[in-house]
Amino acid sequence: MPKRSPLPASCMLARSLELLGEWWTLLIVRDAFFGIRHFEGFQASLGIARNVLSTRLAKLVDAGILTRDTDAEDGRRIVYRLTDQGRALFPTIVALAQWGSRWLSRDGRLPYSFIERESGTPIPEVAVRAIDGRELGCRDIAFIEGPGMTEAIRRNLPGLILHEEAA
Amino acid sequence: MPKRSPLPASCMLARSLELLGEWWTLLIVRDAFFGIRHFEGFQASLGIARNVLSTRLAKLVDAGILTRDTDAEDGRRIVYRLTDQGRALFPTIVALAQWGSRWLSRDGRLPYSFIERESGTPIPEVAVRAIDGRELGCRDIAFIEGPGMTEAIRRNLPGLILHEEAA
DNA sequence: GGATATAGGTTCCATATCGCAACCTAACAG
DNA sequence: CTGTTAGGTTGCGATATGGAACCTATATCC
Repeated sequence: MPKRSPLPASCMLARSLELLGEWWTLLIVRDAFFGIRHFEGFQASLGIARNVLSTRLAKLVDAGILTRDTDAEDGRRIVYRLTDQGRALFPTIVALAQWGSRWLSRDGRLPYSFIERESGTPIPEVAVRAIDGRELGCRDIAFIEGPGMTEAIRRNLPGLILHEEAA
Repeated sequence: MPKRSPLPASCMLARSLELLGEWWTLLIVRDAFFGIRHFEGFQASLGIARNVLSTRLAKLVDAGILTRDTDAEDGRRIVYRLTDQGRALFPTIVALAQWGSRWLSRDGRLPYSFIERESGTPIPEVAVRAIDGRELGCRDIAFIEGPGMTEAIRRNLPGLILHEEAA
């Protein structure tokens, strides 16, 4: 993301994207899920410029998505680890990756796909579901105002219902 | 995303982000879910610069996420609509919004939350699940190579298992 | 202990992208 | 046929990126 957008906190999606929507950021988190822990590891895996990687890692640490510790066995090395908050991004990342493999594979030949480790069975696509497991579409959900609702936010919402078919 | 990254198609997440990771793009898709259909609508809702909105919409149309038609009743108006491919981003967007409300609300006072429209019951957080509905963590899944796997991609993957705890 | 290598950054510069405001064109309205 | 509206495009200054060089603190080697 280029510069600070003028969307303060109107939408929780906007708030998330303010942090994660910057180029490279989610890829760094993905690498952390892959088990990458060190600066040079991220750098080599992504080919990212070092100064940008530096600022991204600092922001992720600052936001509480990664921790930053010096390796006890080698004082030069810094160890970056996912926090619970970072691990909570797992569904988001899988959803994005699944969307990409479903819709962006040019010839339909996927490089890899997700399976359950124990059984080897494929993982179904991530979906929005009700408590009983029914899959929900965008027409099936609505908003309710919470205690943090403000007039500014309400003005930004076209309506409190997701109406994909509305005029 | 600033400039073209040197990640060709190594990861399906990277491919998705090449399209959606640009600043504003996912917010435009969100607005489309809200029912916004016209240029001025997006512009007013997001406060985005007109030239940027113009390029974003063109890219989304080009990628097959939105359609672009002239309004039959008013030849000036252009109608942008989500395609199936665009609607398939629903879980991603909800997952990101839920993550934001769970981890980024400063004082815990949410402006709004998702409920099921019919019953009014709250929507559980989006999760990665096995076929039988069990929730899966990053330790529970693995990759298998598909027909599109190449040596270049394999080199980029630290391993074919998501090993969050690995050294 | 001194030289060298390594990990993790920081600094500097050329370029690409964004925000903003002004301008432009095609279709409608009166 | 003059004015307005929708949907852009064009220039311009501010900002973030990519790339390479440089810097510092810790290990490692002899």
